[in-house]
Amino acid sequence: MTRYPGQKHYLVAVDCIIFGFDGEHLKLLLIKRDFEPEKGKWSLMGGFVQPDESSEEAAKRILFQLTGLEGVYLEQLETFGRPDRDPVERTLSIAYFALIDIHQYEKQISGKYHAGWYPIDKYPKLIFDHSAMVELARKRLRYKASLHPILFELLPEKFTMPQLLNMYEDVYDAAFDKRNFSRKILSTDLLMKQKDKDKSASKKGAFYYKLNKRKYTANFHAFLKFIPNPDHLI
Amino acid sequence: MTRYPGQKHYLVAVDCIIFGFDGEHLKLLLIKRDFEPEKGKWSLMGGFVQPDESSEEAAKRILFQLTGLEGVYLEQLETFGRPDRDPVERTLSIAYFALIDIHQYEKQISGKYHAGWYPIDKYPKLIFDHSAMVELARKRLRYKASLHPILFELLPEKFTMPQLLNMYEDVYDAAFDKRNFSRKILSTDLLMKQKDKDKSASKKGAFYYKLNKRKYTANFHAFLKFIPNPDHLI
DNA sequence: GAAAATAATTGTACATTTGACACTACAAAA
DNA sequence: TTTTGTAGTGTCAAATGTACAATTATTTTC
Repeated sequence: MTRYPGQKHYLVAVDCIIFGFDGEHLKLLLIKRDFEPEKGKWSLMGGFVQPDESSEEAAKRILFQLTGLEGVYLEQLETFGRPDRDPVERTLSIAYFALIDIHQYEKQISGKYHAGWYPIDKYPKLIFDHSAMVELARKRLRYKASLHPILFELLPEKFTMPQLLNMYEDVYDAAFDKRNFSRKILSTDLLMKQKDKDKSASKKGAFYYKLNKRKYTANFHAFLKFIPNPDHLI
Repeated sequence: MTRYPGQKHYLVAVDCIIFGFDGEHLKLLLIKRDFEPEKGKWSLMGGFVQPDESSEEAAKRILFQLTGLEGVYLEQLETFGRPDRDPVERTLSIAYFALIDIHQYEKQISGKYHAGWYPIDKYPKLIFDHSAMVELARKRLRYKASLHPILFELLPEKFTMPQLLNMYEDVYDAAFDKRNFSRKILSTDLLMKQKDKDKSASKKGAFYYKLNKRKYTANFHAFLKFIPNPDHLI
């Protein structure tokens, strides 16, 4: 039988950067690590890749463990492989980032991990190189979202134009002209205007929109040049 | 001492998708695998991550082994982690792609690996999931190159406008209007016109250009919206 | 020195996209 | 019915992108 003699074996983990949007701010889902080392410290949700699963399956499993959600937007970010990143023994971590509808998450019960949502620009110190993962994920989110309509993944099924604007403004930490913004958004033809309104935020109420899933899938790659000043991408 | 009990360990490899441009076509550097399994079959250049090195260092080492080149453009592509991707035992592979000046490579001697350059759309069957890696790298290259001036990494220090046009046309498998092309390229202010000409391709000769490295570094992220019709990115 | 071949420049008309900007519409509450 | 707070539009000028052609420049070769 063939072998690869003399090669070292390592642990391989998956860590998930989970983004949510609460209507005000872009947030990050963190947990309190429940094993040593660094037990009790804030951390990304992660776990080891099991023998029978791919790394993507591992990420989905871990995401489901924490949030109870399936079928969410998930993308491989990058593999972190510095030899000393885990003090216990060499562990490479494949980082994934996920975009979830925070309100769906809230329906789930998961006290087990003592999870908490933190604003993306004000989260606690994290273990190991998890902060580097978060910062990279944040850049990638901006990059990707300036080219593709992925931010819709953060919203509930029905959302309003002001909510959408808020979200983009928070993600890019910039102000957009609401007239130009809505013109651009609507020109993509990705949204379907609903008959009912959200009146929780104003007297007049704002019309709900739904995403046209078919067109979303079909035009995912044709959303380019969406954000006015793409210096955010750096 | 803290441990992670009961977790499986795996081999971790690095595979390099090495792109070159010979003045005519975008090419891929492949080797003949010199160990079992699949010995003698075509493969990407790869190797196992050693205990003292990060995955990026491993990729650089492997690149150097094959090409003798250092300081080349190198970017992590994605980690391939299907449980059965290597028939011998579970091995995760972190794929990197590199852009090199093919002429610099040719100066190196490296008969050891029986390496060969193949056109990107006509390369032999590769072992394992290496073909999937190549196809992903190709997509990524187009994507990235439509937003950032990375294709200059494929050219020698001095190059001409027709060469540049050739390269873009081959990478995107599309024809570009040379007038609009050169206008756009020059408007980026990334090129420095030289006094001498390349007369190998025509009687009149074409002026050489050099990349302004300072501006290249400074404006790397501001090259956006370069390619006319970004449907190639899919 | 004329012909041939390609490089390089300049132009231009048109459609499209962008960005700056200010007012009206609506519905509830007072 | 007036007030209040937010939602929702319209216009214009400038910049950009694109599809075209014609001309000039340079050098080798015939």
